[in-house]
Amino acid sequence: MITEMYEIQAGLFKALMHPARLAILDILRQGEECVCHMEALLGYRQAYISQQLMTLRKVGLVEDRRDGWNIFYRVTRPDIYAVIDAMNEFVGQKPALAAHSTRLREEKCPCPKCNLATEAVGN
Amino acid sequence: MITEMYEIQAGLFKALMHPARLAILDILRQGEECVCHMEALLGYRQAYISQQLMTLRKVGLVEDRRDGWNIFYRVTRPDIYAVIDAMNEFVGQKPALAAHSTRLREEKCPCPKCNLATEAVGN
DNA sequence: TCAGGATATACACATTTTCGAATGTCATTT
DNA sequence: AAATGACATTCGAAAATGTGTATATCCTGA
Repeated sequence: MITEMYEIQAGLFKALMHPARLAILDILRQGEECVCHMEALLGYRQAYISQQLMTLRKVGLVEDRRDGWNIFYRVTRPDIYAVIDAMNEFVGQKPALAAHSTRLREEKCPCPKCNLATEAVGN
Repeated sequence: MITEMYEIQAGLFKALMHPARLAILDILRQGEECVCHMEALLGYRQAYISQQLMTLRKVGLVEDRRDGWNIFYRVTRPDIYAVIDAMNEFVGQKPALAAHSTRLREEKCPCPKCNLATEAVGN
């Protein structure tokens, strides 16, 4: 059937159809990050972010890895960014967080990865 | 606000989130086509296609032009295909209709554009 | 084993999307 | 002007999605 592959694609577009999920994927450009980090960065509540991560997990766009208290998420197939970047081109803008990448480590986050960074700065 | 541009992008992804709309956009790769043509090609009912076209129109992806009885649609900004092609790459497949492009003129469609083609073949 | 931190899941409800059926609109032909 | 062809729009019900609140799970440290 001709529509079969359109449905696969539509399913992936559906996962990209949400602002919060786009923001999360943008954060994950720099590699894996813990949930508490996205929480601090995006200002959403924990359960909300967890729900969006679940959606991304269901379509196989992200994977998680537990490390002690924290769970780190990473993008499974980075070539999804080709799609997102093409859309960035289309709307004529750069990824929002890329422009604010300094914020990525400035936000308070209790996870060891972030504390490592802030300790280096000397908090 | 950081989420503002994510919402714009999400809105466009939302338009691409539907199999029928992806199929329509795929048909429009070869230039403008009338509604009856998509009807014949895709096998959907007229109102259904019209609804999907309305969605694409609302986000500015397609424009229409009346010519007598028929209304021809065309893609406003062809660079949207960069996004779709990136997704094609991601799922590792070619556009379905491109593989069936011979069908594009084989289907029966009453519009003058199609009859022009079939007359040339000598029906 | 118990308390607590980090995260996931369940549930409920409002909103949106989907899609069929009916109807409306506009241009053309007679 | 009436009939007809090609499309568009509206309406309504079912399904899916969005999001807040509550609760469960899993790990760690005491």
